[in-house]
Amino acid sequence: MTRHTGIDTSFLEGLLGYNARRAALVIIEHFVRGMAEFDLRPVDFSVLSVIHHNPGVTSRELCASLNLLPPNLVGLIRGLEQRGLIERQPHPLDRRAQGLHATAAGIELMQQAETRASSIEREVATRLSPQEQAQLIEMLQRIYLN
Amino acid sequence: MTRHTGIDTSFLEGLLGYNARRAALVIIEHFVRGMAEFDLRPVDFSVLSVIHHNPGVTSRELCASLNLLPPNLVGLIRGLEQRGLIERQPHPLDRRAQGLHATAAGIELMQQAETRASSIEREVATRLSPQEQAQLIEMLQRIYLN
DNA sequence: TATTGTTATACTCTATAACTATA
DNA sequence: TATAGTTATAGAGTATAACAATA
Repeated sequence: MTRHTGIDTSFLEGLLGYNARRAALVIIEHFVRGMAEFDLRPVDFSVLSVIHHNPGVTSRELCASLNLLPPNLVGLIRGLEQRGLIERQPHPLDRRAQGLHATAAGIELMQQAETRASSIEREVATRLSPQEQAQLIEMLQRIYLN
Repeated sequence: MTRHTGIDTSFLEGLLGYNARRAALVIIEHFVRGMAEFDLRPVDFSVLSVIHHNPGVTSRELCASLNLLPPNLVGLIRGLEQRGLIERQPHPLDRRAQGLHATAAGIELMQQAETRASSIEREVATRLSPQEQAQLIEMLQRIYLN
């Protein structure tokens, strides 16, 4: 429980926020390294995954479901489009909006990237059984969902 | 499980990294609001808490135990010192280093702030029993400790 | 009036290189 | 030669205000 440095951080180690942040940073670090070959940051992966599984999704819907701000999505979307991974199509009902669709190349990339993501998860959670991992995710969702 | 937006994020919701980050952000948001009255950001709280519980700790030791970079700690330490919450004293063994100590005011503030931190934790984890909360923290530590 | 996507911009957080004084 | 603390600065991430086109 105590650190190898000899410094007592026991109060912080009792706080959910401290532990959640430390764990998230370690996991994300692994994720970044593992996704480097696909040139996808975590946020790129998340956005592309949601587009992949929700053809025609709009920017606003992406922002709402991933907790992003519209101005910060503009450059990201443009980048994915320029790489030929997604396309913008006119929205069938709302001429202000644009439906986002993964291209064939985008779908191909995401199939590989999602497989890679799953293997990264297994590597980073080697000290958790599959049951514990599922339980951990469920408890985290009880914190942030609603 | 599915979101109220009608957007399918089920793949992301199966990833530990995604859930850990979303939960950490929600917890930290609560923490920031709750600590505003003490004018302490999460990183200020962490640093002050470690100094409080480890009188004479050095900047390097703070960096190692909290995973911070030395240049980013300089302004923070100076700020806490200018607010009269900590003092720098010559290190007894190493004249390059400085021992950091909480002042009476710093100790007083931290007693209140740590009490407040604990109550914020209870608010943010209302949907987890104390047992679940302890189990969650233990599992998170199995990910980031080593 | 409100909303979608956008631009411009500011602010914060994090990271790197290099210096000084001591070890 | 290496380490503690520091400076300066660059880069990434996150935030707000305001606009044109459309609802």
